[in-house]
Amino acid sequence: MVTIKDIARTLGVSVGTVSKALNGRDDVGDELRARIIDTARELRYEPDPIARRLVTKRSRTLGVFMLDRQGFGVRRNFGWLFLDGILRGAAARDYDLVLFSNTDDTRYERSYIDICRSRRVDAAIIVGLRGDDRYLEDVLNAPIPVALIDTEVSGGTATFVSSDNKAGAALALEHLAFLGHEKVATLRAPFSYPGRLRYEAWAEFAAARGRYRDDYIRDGDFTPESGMAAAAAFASMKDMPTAIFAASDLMAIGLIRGFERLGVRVPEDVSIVGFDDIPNADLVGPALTTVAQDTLGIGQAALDAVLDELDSGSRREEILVAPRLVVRRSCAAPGGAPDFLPEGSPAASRGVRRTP
Amino acid sequence: MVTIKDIARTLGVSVGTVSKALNGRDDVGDELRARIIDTARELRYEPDPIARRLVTKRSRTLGVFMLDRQGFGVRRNFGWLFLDGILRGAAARDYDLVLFSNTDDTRYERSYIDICRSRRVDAAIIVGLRGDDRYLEDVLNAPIPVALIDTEVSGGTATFVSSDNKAGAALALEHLAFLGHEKVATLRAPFSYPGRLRYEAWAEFAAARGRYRDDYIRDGDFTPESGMAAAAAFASMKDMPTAIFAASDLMAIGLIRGFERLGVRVPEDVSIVGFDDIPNADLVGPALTTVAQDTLGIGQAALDAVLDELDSGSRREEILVAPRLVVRRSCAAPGGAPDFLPEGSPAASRGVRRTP
DNA sequence: CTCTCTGTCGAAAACGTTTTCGATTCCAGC
DNA sequence: GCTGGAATCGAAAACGTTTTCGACAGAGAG
Repeated sequence: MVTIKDIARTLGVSVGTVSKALNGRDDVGDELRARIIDTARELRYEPDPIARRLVTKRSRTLGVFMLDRQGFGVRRNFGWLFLDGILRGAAARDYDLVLFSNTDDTRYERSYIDICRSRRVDAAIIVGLRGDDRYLEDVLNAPIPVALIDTEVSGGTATFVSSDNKAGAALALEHLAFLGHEKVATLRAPFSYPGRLRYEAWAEFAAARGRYRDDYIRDGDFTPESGMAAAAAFASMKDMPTAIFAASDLMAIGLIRGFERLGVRVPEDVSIVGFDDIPNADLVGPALTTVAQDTLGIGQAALDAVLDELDSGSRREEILVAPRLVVRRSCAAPGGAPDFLPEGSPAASRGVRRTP
Repeated sequence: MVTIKDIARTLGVSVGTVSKALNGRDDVGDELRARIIDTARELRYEPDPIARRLVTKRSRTLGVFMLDRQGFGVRRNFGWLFLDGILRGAAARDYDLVLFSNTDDTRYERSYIDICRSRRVDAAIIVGLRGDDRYLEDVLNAPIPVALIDTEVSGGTATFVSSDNKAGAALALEHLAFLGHEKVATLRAPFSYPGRLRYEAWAEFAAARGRYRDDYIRDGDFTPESGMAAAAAFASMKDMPTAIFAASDLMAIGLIRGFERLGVRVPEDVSIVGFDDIPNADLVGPALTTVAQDTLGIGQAALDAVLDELDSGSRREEILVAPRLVVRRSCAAPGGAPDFLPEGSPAASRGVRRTP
């Protein structure tokens, strides 16, 4: 390992000067600086990040916590996809990422912030923090910049980044309206914060059109099973809706499976639109039309938030990133052909994407 | 931040003694050691990992590279699952994980091993390395322990860890045989190494039963589209197989979608079994029966491999971890009811798992 | 010519550990 | 009483940087 001393020795200068030259300080002569840079390159010198951290007290690393909600967020959902966005952002700004997870109990007898402290990370991004987490207090009062992704809590000094749930739901509802649906129901998940927002969008949309009906509301818990149950409930109605907006893909797929079992066809008899765009949502029965969370954008936004706070000290309360409607095959005009998709959909102007 | 000096000062001893006491050296008195440990706890002292690394030259961190094969491994959310296993193993052995990805081009103008060197990580785990990677040479001659996951290359000093593909395929084929299938075809992916192994298992199985037929072999490329094409080809045969073993879930789902379009029912008319157990494979049309890769086990095995090599210097060429058959609804007895699953399946004795 | 200022460089401390080596004490054994 | 060794502790170097401060030269101003 070639150190700064080696290049100091070969040039007959002091290590301090080498350090200053390499770091672009202005108190070193142009000619000498050039020679230092040359031999540094020649010797294939790379500064030791460890030694640098020891003196600068900044580690240029940030901790990422992937919190496992008993397999809910991580295994089938897209928790990992956020990581992709974080990763790209970190690479672009030359930060390192150290990864933690709370699946192992022995290690997480300590608060996440405590772990950050002991690992000397500059900032933290936590994905999947729940409102009843036992370390919630610590997180909200953290002495370092913290960004929260895919979480249901609010308040405190952390910055929250999530999809713009109401705008996303509006995208889906506008698409259904454009297809000609008047009787659109919702399968909501009112126990969660994003679930409530998505429902509110539905309620406002329905009310604005004079189409609000209490019996077009069913409650689920984000599981496919609750979707199947809701399908049975909807199918037994005398005035069945022609379209259903589900608060999550998992429930939307549950609806599809439920209707399938009951012999009602999707999308011929009823259109279904989900929310999330979980992995392989394009492969389930009729490929799912859904509003896709911009997981990459969310991850990058979270990273930028903590790093900006680190640099400038300016903290942002909340960051909403726009989702995108991706139309596939689970929605059609009421009674129309499944492939019908008129040009000029209002959703199209906002970045609709069509995939096979 | 309370340092080792604080402890030394409050106790009136030297820092060296404190360090030795805390690290369990034997040249410090029992009574003094007890007092040191007490005040360390009292002062909430935590050793600074940065300073420690500087002197010990071991960072207790390892680099993980998630290589993106243009969205193939990563976006479908398979690669990330390995990370979960790696994470748990690292937590158990008190190592930190720094994460890299090659999605950002600017950062990866350098070899992965070069990055490890500059980041001073002790070992590396690379998931998704391709045989035509431009840094392949560097990886195979790396001066640090390296484990390769989900890769198609071999040779060199790295240790390869993957599913036992032949055993897994055998699991699926035995299950089909037990259900009563005599005419089982395969949709293979011969361009990839695991694909070839899975095919070989089919060929051996078929040959052993005198059921080998060239026209029961179709080739795909791991995409759902190739599965749909194969479905059309199989459906047009005069002597159509009653079961198909697909070399991947994506192709298996493609088969299902293709048959669905042609009006042949799964599993009533043809049984289909896949390989991988990708996320949400239980939600596609008929829930997919498949052989599940033990992603957790693979990740942990990779981690143990590099860490053991670090500790003892003993390297392992290859590690095969056993997959598991998970039976759902895409397989049935030929002409039988979809829910038929006889007791005492031979696969059951090897850890078959049944999920709704 | 002297004084001050600017530009350029080196010396040294500092960051928080670990580890080596030597010093000191104490006690057993002769 | 002296020697030898074991037990216990401290001093100091070392790891590879960054940063502060002072030294020195030269130049420009008075």
